[in-house]
Amino acid sequence: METGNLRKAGLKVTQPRRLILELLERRRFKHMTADDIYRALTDRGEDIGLATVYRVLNQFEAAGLVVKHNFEGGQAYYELDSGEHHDHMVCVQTGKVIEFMNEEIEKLQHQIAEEHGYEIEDHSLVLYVRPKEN
Amino acid sequence: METGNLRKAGLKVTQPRRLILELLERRRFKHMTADDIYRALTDRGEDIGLATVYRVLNQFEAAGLVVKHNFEGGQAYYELDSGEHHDHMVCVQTGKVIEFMNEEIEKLQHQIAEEHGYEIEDHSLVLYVRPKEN
DNA sequence: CTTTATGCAAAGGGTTTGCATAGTG
DNA sequence: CACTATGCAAACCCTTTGCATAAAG
Repeated sequence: METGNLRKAGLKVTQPRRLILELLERRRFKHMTADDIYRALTDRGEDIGLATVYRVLNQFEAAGLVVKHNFEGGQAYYELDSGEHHDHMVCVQTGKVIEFMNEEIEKLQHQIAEEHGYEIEDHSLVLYVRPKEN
Repeated sequence: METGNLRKAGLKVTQPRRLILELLERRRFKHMTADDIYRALTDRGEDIGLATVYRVLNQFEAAGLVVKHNFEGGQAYYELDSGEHHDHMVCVQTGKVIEFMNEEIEKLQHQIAEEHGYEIEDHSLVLYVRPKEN
């Protein structure tokens, strides 16, 4: 299963890499920090180092298996690359992360870049929200 | 001049605060890091500490005089708060930062948050672009 | 004068790196 | 068996904090 993805990415199939990929797979769309992953695994009794988690995540990112998000607050959040682009909404009260995607906004972004003589390489749109009090 | 803004913000008018505010004023729309500011001032011979630059920037941000941006890459970038909201386009080749604003996108964002039962507290939209090769 | 702000150096949090050892193909 | 990956600890980068001194009102 996952081992296939690893090989395709040109990465040796090692214990830490399998564990991390499998964890991300199981928690698909959960947006974890390196430390979240490190804890989830060590709590379960796995013998893995935090440095390895960072190294593996960087390799996964380079290989396009994983997407790294820099929300506010220092830590980076990682999620499996689903292939389908989407943006994020972060609840400032609960910390919950919701994904969304809006064709219209995507289109407008390209249009704006073009108007300035550029083309979009990548973009980041994050809405910091709070539950609507009704 | 600037001293007025400082008083209004409830901040004592001190040398470091005047220097930093004045520098940001002169480089309006230039997006500087704390270190950029620290260097610009010390290079000019001013006696100021990096810690003070950080402290002052935090106070300015709290007072709404300055906006802090967390682009990719660890450092935070600061700019004077012009009062008018805008988003950013960062050229990945030159590092140039261009500001833009699109009513339609703003509207869609609020609409999306609302659809999920939230209201927008803040948002961040950054386009990472490269010059269009024609 | 009293109080707040400053500079310096040390501490912090997240992430990276050096190195000897362990694991993969 | 050769080579890459791992764990640990130390190093790093940016930012914050503690403390004695200096500046502001």
